[in-house]
Amino acid sequence: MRIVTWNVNSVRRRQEKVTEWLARHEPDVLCMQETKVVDDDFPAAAFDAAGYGSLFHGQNSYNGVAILYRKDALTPEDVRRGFDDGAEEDPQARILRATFAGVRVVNVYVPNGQALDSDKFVYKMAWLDRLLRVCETSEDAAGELALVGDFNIAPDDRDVHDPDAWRGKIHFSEPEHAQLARYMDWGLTDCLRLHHEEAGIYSWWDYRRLAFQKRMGLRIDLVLATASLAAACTDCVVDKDARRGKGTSDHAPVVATFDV
DNA sequence: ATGGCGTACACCGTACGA
Repeated sequence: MRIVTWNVNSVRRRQEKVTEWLARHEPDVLCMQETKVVDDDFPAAAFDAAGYGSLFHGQNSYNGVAILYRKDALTPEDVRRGFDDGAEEDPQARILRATFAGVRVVNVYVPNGQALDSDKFVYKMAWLDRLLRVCETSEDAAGELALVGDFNIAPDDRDVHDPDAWRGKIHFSEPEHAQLARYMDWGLTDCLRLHHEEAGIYSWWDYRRLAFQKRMGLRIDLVLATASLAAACTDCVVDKDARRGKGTSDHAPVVATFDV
């Protein structure tokens, strides 16, 4: 099974790029973030014509998550939109869960946070607290589970083009790293690092300043897996080609392959 | 040090992203 995470930065704007990518790569499951569309306007018909079923949890203009799945091979089960934890629902659409062939897929768009002294950073930390609580109370660390998405956190120095410039800043600060560590303690593993140890593998490049051409990026899009699923992970790569040329998202897809 | 670019909404600017 191949599971992909891709922050598409507007699914309507990127619809053609996404369907082309699906045709070329034929993943089993594609988790998207920043769909930026209400559910009534989600372009499900276009993906259906490409052979993919759609699950979506969106809102107007901002955020929004969706999962596409090969409809010839998979049927989603136990779909949950939002935190769905009994407390007041987050008005920001950032989490969508479903099970495919026994593999639990949790698709998240973690808040950006803007800056460490911002109210948005307080929200980011609280959001990550709540997600972990949801994992602990309604997901199974002993099962086959993938927590994937745009985490808006670069795990370590290898994941940042200029670690010393970024250290302590948003996406690369101590409190954010402490949050990631709690998820690892729950039982998750960073699938890309199971197979690739080198520095300089990024998944996001700023649209400005020719960042992509200058190889100035961050790895903030992650596929994390529980031990039993990680044991079945045969590779995890970033498809940098998807960031080349005009009309692309500022993020590239991260593709994880599992022998399940 | 700043702003660069891109997207959405709706108004021709503003909010937000990372």
